[in-house]
Amino acid sequence: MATIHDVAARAGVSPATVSRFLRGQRVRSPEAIQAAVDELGYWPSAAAQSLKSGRTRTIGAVVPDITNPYFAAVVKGMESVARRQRYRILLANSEESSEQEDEVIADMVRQVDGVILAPATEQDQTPMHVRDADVPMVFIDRDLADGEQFDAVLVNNYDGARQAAAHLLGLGHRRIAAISGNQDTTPGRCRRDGFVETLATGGVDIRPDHDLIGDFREASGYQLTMVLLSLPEPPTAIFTANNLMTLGALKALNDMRVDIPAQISLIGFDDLDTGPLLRPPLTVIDRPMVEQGVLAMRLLLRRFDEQYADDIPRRIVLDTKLVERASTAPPQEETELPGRRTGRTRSL
Amino acid sequence: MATIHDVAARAGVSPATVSRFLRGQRVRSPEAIQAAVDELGYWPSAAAQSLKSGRTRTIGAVVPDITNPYFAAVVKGMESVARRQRYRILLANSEESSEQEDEVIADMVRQVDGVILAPATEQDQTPMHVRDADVPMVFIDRDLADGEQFDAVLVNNYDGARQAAAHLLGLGHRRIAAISGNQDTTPGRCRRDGFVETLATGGVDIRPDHDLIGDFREASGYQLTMVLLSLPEPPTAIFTANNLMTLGALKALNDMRVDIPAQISLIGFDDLDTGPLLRPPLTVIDRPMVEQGVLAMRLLLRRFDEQYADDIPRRIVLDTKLVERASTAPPQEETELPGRRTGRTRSL
DNA sequence: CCATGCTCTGACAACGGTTTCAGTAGAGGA
DNA sequence: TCCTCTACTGAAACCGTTGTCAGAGCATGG
Repeated sequence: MATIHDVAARAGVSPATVSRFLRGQRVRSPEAIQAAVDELGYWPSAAAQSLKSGRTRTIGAVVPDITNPYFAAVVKGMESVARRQRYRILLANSEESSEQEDEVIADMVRQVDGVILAPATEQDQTPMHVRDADVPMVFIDRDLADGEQFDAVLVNNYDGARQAAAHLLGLGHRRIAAISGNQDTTPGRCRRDGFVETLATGGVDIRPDHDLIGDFREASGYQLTMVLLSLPEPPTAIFTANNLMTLGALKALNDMRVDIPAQISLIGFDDLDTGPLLRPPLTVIDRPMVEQGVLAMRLLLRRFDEQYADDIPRRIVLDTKLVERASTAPPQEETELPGRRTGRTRSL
Repeated sequence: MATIHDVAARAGVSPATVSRFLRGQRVRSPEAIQAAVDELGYWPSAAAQSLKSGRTRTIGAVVPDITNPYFAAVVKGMESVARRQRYRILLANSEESSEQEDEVIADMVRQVDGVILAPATEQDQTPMHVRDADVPMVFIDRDLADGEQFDAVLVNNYDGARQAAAHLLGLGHRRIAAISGNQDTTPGRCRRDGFVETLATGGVDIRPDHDLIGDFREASGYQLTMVLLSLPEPPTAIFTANNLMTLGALKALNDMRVDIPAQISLIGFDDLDTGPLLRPPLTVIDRPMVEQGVLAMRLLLRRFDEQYADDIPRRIVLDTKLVERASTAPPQEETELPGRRTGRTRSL
């Protein structure tokens, strides 16, 4: 572990001169210094550099769950931008828990130059700690109740859900269910609002027992779909508020041998790599994923440029897109679900 | 940004005493110091601590691609163990490129206490840099040609591929194709060897034009499947060497309206979250994922314990498991005789 | 009353860089 | 020849923390 002093001694100059050479300034004996660097395999100590400079060239990324393909894609986008600027990424999962998020952020905030965070809830206190440490932060995917003071890269959740609702209404569905995510997160709340309000505008008031709240995890998608299937009058269409809950719903419907879309239509928020290959191929509300990570990192790095450091917060809102595949169709006149008494006619 | 000096001044003691208090030693005025810490919101500088101690409490994780669900799961396993021990994770993608891997590792090696690496190739030179920096390293998923000197968590790739081949032979297939991964990676080589050699043992010599080499990415699975379908005598079964190539193959077969498993059976290495939901549900060789990350991190942290620091390298090899679903079945027709030319153009 | 031992203390020197400051060498002009 | 200016140099201070070391305070025992 050679230090700058070793290099200096070998090259016959002072450490200051080596430092200058390494930072690109002109010196008298560049060859000798370069040779010493090469021979010793010298690499500066990041700890020493960041102690002196106050900068770590490291960005903290805190997401609820890296195994969610959406967040994996976001992180990948972040990483590609960061690496080009020689920044590194410190990764942490919050497991959708404010407490855990708070803990990992408190732990990392003193050793990063900035943070990109998908807050576990809108009432999160975490951002205040980051604020106190005077570290720039960008929200991604989720906002805070009073988040306007921070940069953010979001999607138009309300409009995406509106598209989903309009699609189902357009197909003729009237008995429509929603499996929403945590209502204390931005996407959870906005997607439910957008969906329910659009239904209402279209003349359909969602029934209370069709308006279920989950937690963005696969298990909750599965369980709540089971609940819907056990109702006396199950819905003819289901909207699930994220990719994992869509998967859970699909599993439940498969397990119960429900024919999609003949018996029940399914539309989810977020696409999946395997979306087109599923049985049936899923109709979804798609949105940029890698791009969100790219934009968030650009926003953050911009803050390190003194020129822009004090700009007012920028909030980028990306559009969603309806991707029609085969999991949605007009409702059948009569829907019979397995295990249900036959001969029953349902009217709208 | 309060420093330990500020705390010391406020508490009326010296910085050394504050430091001692924080590290759990007995001091005379713990209350005053604690109060000062709380009032100032003091948190020690990680940079200063690591400069002084030479430890960073940070682990580098380098994987080919975090959006591969397998690596996302591995990283999650690593992270869960690391957090409990108050270690952090520096994440980097190598994009399956030795050069990029080398670059990110060189960049991070001076600021981590250890590295967990899925090497891009078996001939990788990277490990030598890590070695020179005297940083413990654990391989995951992939090994090195001369990797015995490092800890590793691997799976029995050869045996997994053997299971796949035996499964297809047992179903009666004789015209069998393999889409393998990079042959300069451990899983790429071992899975191909295990598959091809098991076929040979079963009396089936794989045809050269059925023995294709890809690169573990979805696009290569897609393209090579297209190649297979364009052969005069396409295979009746295909083995794909990882999850992404399986997905690619599935897309190609779907696009070409090939009936799985009636016309072609498909078996892949690695399960997917959506595996059971795909059309058809995939028969796969499954292996532990999160657990691999957990084990790798434990192996690494163990090295920081002086008691075990110099133990001989431990190499954990986990077993795979055949998961039979609906993408494999006996071949529809009798095995073709070599050289038999039918009038069929594309019908299988 | 003094010697001894124990516990706790602060001053100070690192750790490995970067930056400031006060030079010095050498080129060029008078 | 001497002076000025420019371009580079090394010594030293500093970033925030921890470990060493000598010593202070206090209780105990002889």
